[in-house]
Parts: sequence; structure tokens; C-alpha cells
Amino acid sequence: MSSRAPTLEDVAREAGVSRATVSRVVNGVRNVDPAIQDLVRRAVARTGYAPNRAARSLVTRRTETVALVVSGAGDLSDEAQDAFASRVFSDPFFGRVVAGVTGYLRPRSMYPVLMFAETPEARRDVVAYLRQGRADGALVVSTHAEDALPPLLAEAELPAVLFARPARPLPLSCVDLAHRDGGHLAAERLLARGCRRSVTIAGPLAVAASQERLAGFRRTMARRGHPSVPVAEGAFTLDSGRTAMAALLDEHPDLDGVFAANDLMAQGACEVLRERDRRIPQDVAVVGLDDSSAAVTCRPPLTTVRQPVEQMAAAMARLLDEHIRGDRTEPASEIFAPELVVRDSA
Amino acid sequence: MSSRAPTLEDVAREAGVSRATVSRVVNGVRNVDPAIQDLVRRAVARTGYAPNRAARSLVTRRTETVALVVSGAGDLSDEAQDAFASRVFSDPFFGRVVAGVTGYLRPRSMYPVLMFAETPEARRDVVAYLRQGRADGALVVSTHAEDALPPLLAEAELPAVLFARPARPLPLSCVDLAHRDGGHLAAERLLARGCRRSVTIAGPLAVAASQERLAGFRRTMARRGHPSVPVAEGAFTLDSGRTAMAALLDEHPDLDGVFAANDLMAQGACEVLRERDRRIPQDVAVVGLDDSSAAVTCRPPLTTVRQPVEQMAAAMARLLDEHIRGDRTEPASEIFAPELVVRDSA
DNA sequence: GTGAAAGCGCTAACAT
DNA sequence: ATGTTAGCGCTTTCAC
Repeated sequence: MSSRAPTLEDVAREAGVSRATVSRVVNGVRNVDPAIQDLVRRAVARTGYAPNRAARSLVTRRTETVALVVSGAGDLSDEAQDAFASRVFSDPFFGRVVAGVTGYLRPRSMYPVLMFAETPEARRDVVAYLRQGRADGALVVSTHAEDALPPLLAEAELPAVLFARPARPLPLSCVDLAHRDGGHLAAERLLARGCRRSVTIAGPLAVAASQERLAGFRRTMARRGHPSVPVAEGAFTLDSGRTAMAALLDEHPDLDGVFAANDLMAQGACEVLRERDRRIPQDVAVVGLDDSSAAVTCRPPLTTVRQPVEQMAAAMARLLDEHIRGDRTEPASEIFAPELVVRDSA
Repeated sequence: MSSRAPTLEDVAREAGVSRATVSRVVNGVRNVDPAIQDLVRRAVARTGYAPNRAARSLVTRRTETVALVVSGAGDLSDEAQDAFASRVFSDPFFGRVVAGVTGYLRPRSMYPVLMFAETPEARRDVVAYLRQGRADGALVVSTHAEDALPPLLAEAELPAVLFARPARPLPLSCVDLAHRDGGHLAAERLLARGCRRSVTIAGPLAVAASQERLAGFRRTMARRGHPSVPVAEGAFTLDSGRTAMAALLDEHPDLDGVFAANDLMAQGACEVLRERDRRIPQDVAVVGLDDSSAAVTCRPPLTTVRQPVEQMAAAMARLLDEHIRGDRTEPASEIFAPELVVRDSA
């Protein structure tokens, strides 16, 4: 058994060259004689050398690691925090974020460190983690608009990129959806189907994205002769979609179109509509937003406005990478266009 | 702006002591005069000192980081790999694993690095990552029994703990469920409800866990006068549950009890049963296994056999931690007892 | 109880 | 094109 892992020194001795030369070869720096490169590579293979990252990080001041932080505004107890983790993961949205992020990072041999920041203390831990140089920057996905983490990161001047614009402007890059256009696409679809009495289940109105989806929907409806559309506020959850749909049905039994601001609420709405014997889409057309796996699982499969989450998440990782390498110094925001995906519900 | 982050040296100067003393205070080593401790702590606060982890790791040979690897037997293309990430996350099981792991890690200021290992190359990357000392060990959750990663880890003598026993014995610690007992509990429940014509939807039979759940179910059924039980093989997915249920119904229209080897398949089974106008549980009783969030989402909510995933995941993290610190040298396996959770479906 | 000093393994000037 | 050398910031003997 190897009592000690081989070091650059060992490889250098084995190859009969200096440490520096081995380092150059290992790091793919040019200006090394091809013959010697070969010699070194062979020595590396023989010794089974693997560069010690701590040593490298110490001098390069880089870890090639980024934190992927799921942050909320809440101030939860310890048990609630653990529940938070499984709640986050039960939302198909998060899986798409992870897929997009790893899609970018992986070819670069980078991997995300998963952190949850649901309490003030946890947020401090995130900042401390970065300040210790355990990660080069953070990708932040907030569950609430008033998330306290981004300001902390900005103040500490730590590289960070946000998914969705923060409630208050911050000198941080972010990616976001053109939410208004999303509402617009949903309205167009319902109108095209001939719906005359559409309603909408909005997301939590404290969230800017919810406001904008609603505004886009309303504006298009107004322009097309429907100046007032009944609205019920939901919380982006299945249950809140059910509750909102029930309330809307009670007040407007003759409704014939529904735009739910996300798929999960649309799914809840579908459940209630079917329980009340409305056929979808014949009696009531339903349009969701996200194109999450819930859209496919839903009966009937949802016509929905696709949010290109994977692309957005990949862009987030790319922006962070650029900031870290110093290729980008000013904060940027990249806005992505939604797209209508037609299935069976509308 | 600080052009350079404060180091131990800076704090030492500020406090008028030596680097060594500051180090002792920061690391909570005793044998430091309380008065000096105070002095140092104040200096740390004033300077805003955060220890450089790379430097520390270089000497301690430890990163206080562990990898959380989701590994499969497959050999997927790049695009399929990205899809793999979102698929993994859409399974509620994984969220519970993350919750359990972070529950143990977080109080210790440790965070998991998320890695997917769906290809031979990705598995090599995982081994390389650990060999470079970027993480102290790995927590491995395999999606298939014949996962090639655990043997690689064992061979490289890297600290690792597995969720579920490997197909072939390996000198690695693992946690697992008493699967047979799970099947037994399900059988008992169906029998207690008076089911006389029970069937079962098994998991993929290549997986040992599936085999054992089935064996436990069958044995109890046999002992209680039902020597042969119809079986359909599923793949632990919603759709496979639907397909299996449909097949079983076609062959045994009079069935009155179903044990599905996980909740997702049970949910699929419920959907099909309702579509075919069977009332649950009056006409057909359904028992799942996992007690995942699918069990609660399902209509009706599932009676199921709970797998204490969070506890198992936490134990996995603890075992790994013990191996890393050298508190445990021999591989251990911890087996957890399943528990019946009664809801509405049986 | 505290300080001095060695050295962890690597990269990057600089010299050749 | 290659080698020499000086650190990166920390922990940890070893003296005192």
C-alpha cells in the first residue's frame, strides 16, 4: 500500500526533470518539448500521480468549486430546515436547475456544493463558506422575493449570480424569464381557442414574477376586448391551485378558460375542474406555466408556457464562471423568452 | 476595499501575539490563557479574519467536504446525462436522501458536493476528484444494483458509504432497509383487511431490494394460505406502475389487493384502478412502500410501508464521517426497520 | 501557556 | 525550453 500519495516531486524524480516541468505538463502549458511531455506523462501514469488541489488552490486562490444555494426568506427551526430540503427537491423546478447547472459545470470538471439557506444563521454560513475560499462563487435560487442572502453576498463583494431578479436592485448578475411575455402567450392561446370568460390563478403577488405574468396576461386580454379578468392568488403549490380554482368556480361557474401562473397550480386546478365535472379542454381550457414534469404528469397533459430553466441555469453558471475568471466585471442580466407548448389541456 | 484578505499573520500582529496562538484560539485548542483568547477573538472580529481553507487542508490533509454521488449502471450520452439529473430529482426519494445527509452534515459546517456518475468516464471523474483530495469521501446512491462505482471506490481505498447493499459484497460500509420485513408488513395489512386475491407489482427484479420485498411479501402470503400471488414487474416509475396494474387487472379482474414495491408505482396503480372504476380501498386495497411525498399526493392518500430514508441517509453521513476521522476502520452495515403507515388506500 | 520555525504540495516569477 | 526559487496561509512539533 502507498503510505503516501505521490507528489510532483516524486513524478519529477521519476521522469528525471524538475517539478516545474511536470507542473507545466500537468497543467497543459505549452513550451514543453513533446518528447519530455511524453516522458512526464509516462511518469505520471507509473506513479499514479493526482495533483493535490489544496496546494494548487493555495497558490492560485481558486477552488474550481461553486456553491449552489437554495435560499428562502424564512426563519425556520432546525427540523423545518430539513423538511425544507425535501420540499425543495419535490419541486420539479429544482431538478431542472440542477440539470442545467451541472450541464455547464461538468465538462469543466466542476461540481456544485449544495447549500440551503433558510435561516439568518445559514445565510451567514454561506457567506463564511465563500469567504474561507471553499468555493469561488455562488449560484443562488431564492424561494422568496425578499431573500436576504443576495444583499449579503453583494455587500461582501463575493461573486454570485441569481436566478430571477431580486426585489431591490443589486450589483449582481442574474438570469430571468420575460414573465410578461409568458402571460401574453397564455392569453393568446386561450383567446385563440375561443375562450370568452377566462380567469387566472396568479402566483403570490409579493413576487415580482407573479405580478408580471399577471400583467402580461391582463394586458393582452384587455387589448383583445376583455378588460377585466377574475383573479385568485395562489402560492405556486398544488393545494393553493386547488383552493384558488374552487373559489373561482364558485364565483364564476360559467368560466371557460384558466391561466395558472405555474404548472403545479394548473394541475391543482385541473383536479378541481374534473371533480366538478368540467371537461378539459372542451368545457374549460387550462394553460400552465413552466413546462415542468408536472405538465406531463397532469391529466390531461398541460398546454403550458415553457420556461427554459435548464438554459437559464446553465447561463447562470456561465455568468458566474466569467465573473470568477475575471472575464466579466460588470453585473449582467440575461432575460429568456418563454415559449408556448401545446398539449391537451388548451 | 481590502486588497487582500486578512491572514493569521495579520490577526497575530493586531493582537500582539504569535501566529500559533491565534491558530490555537481559532481552532478551539485549550491551553490558551482566557485573557489572550479574548484578545485574539477581538482581533479576529476587527480584522474580519476568515481562515483560508486551502492552507488548512494542505496541512491537515482534510477538506471537511464529502461528495454525494448519484450513480447508475448506465452508459449514457451527454444529453441523456443532463436528463438524468432532472429525473433523479423528480423522484421524491432523492430529496429525502439530501435532507437526511444535510441534516447530519450541516451542524458540522459540512456540505455535500453533488455529482452524477452515469457513465464510465463520470465514474472515473468521481474517483479522480477524491484522489485529488477535493473531498474526503463519498456517499453513494446507486440507481442500479450493478453500479460500477462502488468497486472502483473500494479498489482505490477511498472512504465511501453506500445506500443499499451492493450486488456483490464489497469492503464498504452501507445502510439498508430490512426489505423482507417491508414485504411482510404489506402482506399483513392486506390480509388484515380481508383481501383474498392480492397481487403485487414488484420493482425491477435485477435489484436485490426488489427481490427481497417480493420474497417477504410472498412468504407471509404463503404462510397465511395464499401460496401463489400474481406478480408484475415494474421499474419503480409511475408509468411502469400503470402498465403493470393494467396487465394485472386484465388477467385478474377480480383482484382485491395490491402491494406495489414503491409509492410511485402504487400511485400509478391507483390511477389505473380509478380509471377502471375500482373504488379504493373498498373494491381494491393498495399498499405502497417508501412513504415518499407521492404517498401523500396520491388520491387516495396511500397506506404504505415507510422506509426511514432521512435516518438512513443521516446514518450514511455519520458512518462516512467516522471512517474519515479514523474512528471506524472496519466496514459496517446498518439495517433499518420499515414501519406501516396507515392512510386511506388500505 | 506561548513563540519560533519547519514544511504541507503546488504555481509562477525569474534566471538560464 | 527547462530549472531554481520564493512563497501561498496554515498547523504542528519543539523549545522555552
